[in-house]
Amino acid sequence: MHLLVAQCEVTYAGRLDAFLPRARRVIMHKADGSILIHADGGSYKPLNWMSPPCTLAVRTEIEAADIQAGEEDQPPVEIWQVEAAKTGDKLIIRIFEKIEELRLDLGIDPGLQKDGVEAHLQKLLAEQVHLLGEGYSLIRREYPTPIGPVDLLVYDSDGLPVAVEVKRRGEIDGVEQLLRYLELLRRQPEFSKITGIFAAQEIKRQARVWAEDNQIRCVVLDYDAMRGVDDSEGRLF
Amino acid sequence: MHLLVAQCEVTYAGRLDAFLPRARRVIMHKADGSILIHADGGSYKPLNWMSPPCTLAVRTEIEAADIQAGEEDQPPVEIWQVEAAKTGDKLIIRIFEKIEELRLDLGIDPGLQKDGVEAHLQKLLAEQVHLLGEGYSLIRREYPTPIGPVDLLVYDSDGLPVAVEVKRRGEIDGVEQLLRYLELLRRQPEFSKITGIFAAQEIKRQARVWAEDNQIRCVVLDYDAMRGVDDSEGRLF
DNA sequence: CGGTATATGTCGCTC
DNA sequence: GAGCGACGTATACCG
Repeated sequence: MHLLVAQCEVTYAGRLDAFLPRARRVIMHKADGSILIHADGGSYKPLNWMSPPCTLAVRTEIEAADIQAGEEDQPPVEIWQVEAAKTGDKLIIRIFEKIEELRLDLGIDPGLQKDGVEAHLQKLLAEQVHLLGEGYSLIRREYPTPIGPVDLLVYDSDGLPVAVEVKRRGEIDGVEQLLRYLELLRRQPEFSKITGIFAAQEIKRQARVWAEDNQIRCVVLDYDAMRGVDDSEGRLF
Repeated sequence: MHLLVAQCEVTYAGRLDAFLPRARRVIMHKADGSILIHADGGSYKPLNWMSPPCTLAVRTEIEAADIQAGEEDQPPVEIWQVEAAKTGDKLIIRIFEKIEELRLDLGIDPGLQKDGVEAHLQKLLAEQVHLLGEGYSLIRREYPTPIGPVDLLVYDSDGLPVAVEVKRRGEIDGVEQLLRYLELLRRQPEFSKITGIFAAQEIKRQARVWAEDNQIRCVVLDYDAMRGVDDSEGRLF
């Protein structure tokens, strides 16, 4: 990890073109090759960045050709040229004054342990299919179709197939996704009568309207209760 | 801007629960209130963070109750409690050893100047409607509907209305979006015969199939050529 | 490598 | 504040 606080000017050319006028910023060069330029705002997001894989060439020998009009009095002290070979993206950082510089060995991070993402919800629901209704049974998780996997495929109490889309937050996109699956699956004779269930921790009003307008049943899931029933893996805290 | 390099352990409780075991990391506290925890990998993204508005309380007086089992030999030197009042999200950073610490005044950043985003593409196409076909004319940009604005509404050479969805990269979502607009607009008598055009710099195969399967014409746009024709605003570089 | 779905997505706009 | 669309979305997973 290399941290540099400096007066700098940045140009980016890639999926778009962008320019950062001269100002004091924090430049972070990570061991994975990525480069981030952070200002004192904008939260979470760097003003500009390059993702790995990319190459960094630092030039400290500044030649006359590197100096732009109006910079004669204070030319850059370093020019960082960052390039992603694959995409052709380029980032050029012109450093005019270094304010602080740190080189650190952080080691490899043990990484973030997460709990509560959609995968957990889907797994728990697969184990607790009765939450969808009396007499439901699991066919399989991640049932493959040519346009992506259906989260859960189950039988209802009449033995008819049901496609279930699981979301943490149920919005209109999720309903559309389920509708695409249903349309495709109904073309196969064994699924001609398939129905849909939209299951989520929270279902937005529009999503519910759109779903029910299309004969899709909505089921609200209680993650804490579901995780409480199946406590086999234990909790993080 | 406050930069701290430290041995730390982090817990987050919010939309999900997460935990970061003890390790050396860079903690960035920005003037806007945001807090980012970066490791030496993961590119762009912090391992963990809090977005403003949030409050930070730094406790340096560590009491017996703050020390967890197994930490008796080396208790935390500081505990940062970050909280977002609105969402109830909580982030707790337990700092065991400070390695480097910087406090900086970066000032307000002049910000990023961008060029080449979708808005620009849409504006250019509105000025060059002929690219959609002979005899086309513009009705208006951002034509409002109850489910969002249609990028461009135009007349074709027969004077029939056409809804145009403009994208930089045309994927299946964009086609769905256009289909929703068409379905809604067709309920109005004046748009009963409306058709659709999907215009993008690049159109993915699946998107093209789905579009043409639904009687939507696809048009590939050449951004450089379009911007070359209308050079009124000049370029960044 | 393309296609698809997820994300503590975040951000910005309109209503 | 909700709803909706864009983002240099990034990232993981799967064929």
